[in-house]
Amino acid sequence: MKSEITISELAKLMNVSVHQLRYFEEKGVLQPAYTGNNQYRMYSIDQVYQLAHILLLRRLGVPVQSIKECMTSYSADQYRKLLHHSLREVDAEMQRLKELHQFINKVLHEQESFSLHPNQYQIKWRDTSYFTRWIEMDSHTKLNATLLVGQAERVPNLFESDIHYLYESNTVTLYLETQATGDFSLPEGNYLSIQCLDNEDDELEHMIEQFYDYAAGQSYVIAGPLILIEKSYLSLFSQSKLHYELQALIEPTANSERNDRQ
DNA sequence: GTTCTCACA
DNA sequence: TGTGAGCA
Repeated sequence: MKSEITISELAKLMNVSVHQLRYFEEKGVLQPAYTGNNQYRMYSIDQVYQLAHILLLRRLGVPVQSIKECMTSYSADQYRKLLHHSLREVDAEMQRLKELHQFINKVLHEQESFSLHPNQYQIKWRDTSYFTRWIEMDSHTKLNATLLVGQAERVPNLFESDIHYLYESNTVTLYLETQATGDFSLPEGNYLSIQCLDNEDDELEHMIEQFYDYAAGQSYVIAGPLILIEKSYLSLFSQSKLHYELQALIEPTANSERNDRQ
């Protein structure tokens, strides 16, 4: 009985594609034991072990081009370094996935919150939060792409963030939340809040008027600047209509204490 | 069933 | 760094 196997048998055995095996050969990392008269590649047990070695290195992130060098000349020490390097890459990937996981959860929760209370005033408790200043502009200026490119520092994952617009007298300042103490902080407390969808500019001004009217009607005392929070990631759910939330800190009252501090 | 080559992501 | 299609 013949001790060599064909390319498709090797591919099946090692769970790779036939194409991939020929690609490895082209790059000089895996030669067949011999080539038959019919030009078929034949592989022995030696190539099975070699291939296992190659696939392990690939899993560790070694480019195919470098695998030949690894297999012929790497010392134990070099392999240790390689493994440590791979370990750091895996850690970074795990961190990336963890952040993605958190983001997905956040989107789900925000969307649920929005669909439960669309256009409804609520009192929400906020813990102290910290921000870095991102863009400052005239309150009548409209945010546009040029402004983003020209004036703004590049922000990673900008449209996955809650962008906080702070309205104070004639300026509006855009802030991004940070973990550590930043340029600005919002104190913990109860915030009057309403979530709304894709308001045109004048409609937004109307919403803001309504917001203050409602607060006055309910005898809430606004104790801080008006904050507009843009949650562009929620547009996923509404054909690119933008989601906003208006918030303002209100002074503690008997009512709000009872409702939200239980 | 396998080889080779070209186009493609 | 591979994959898919077409051909011999």
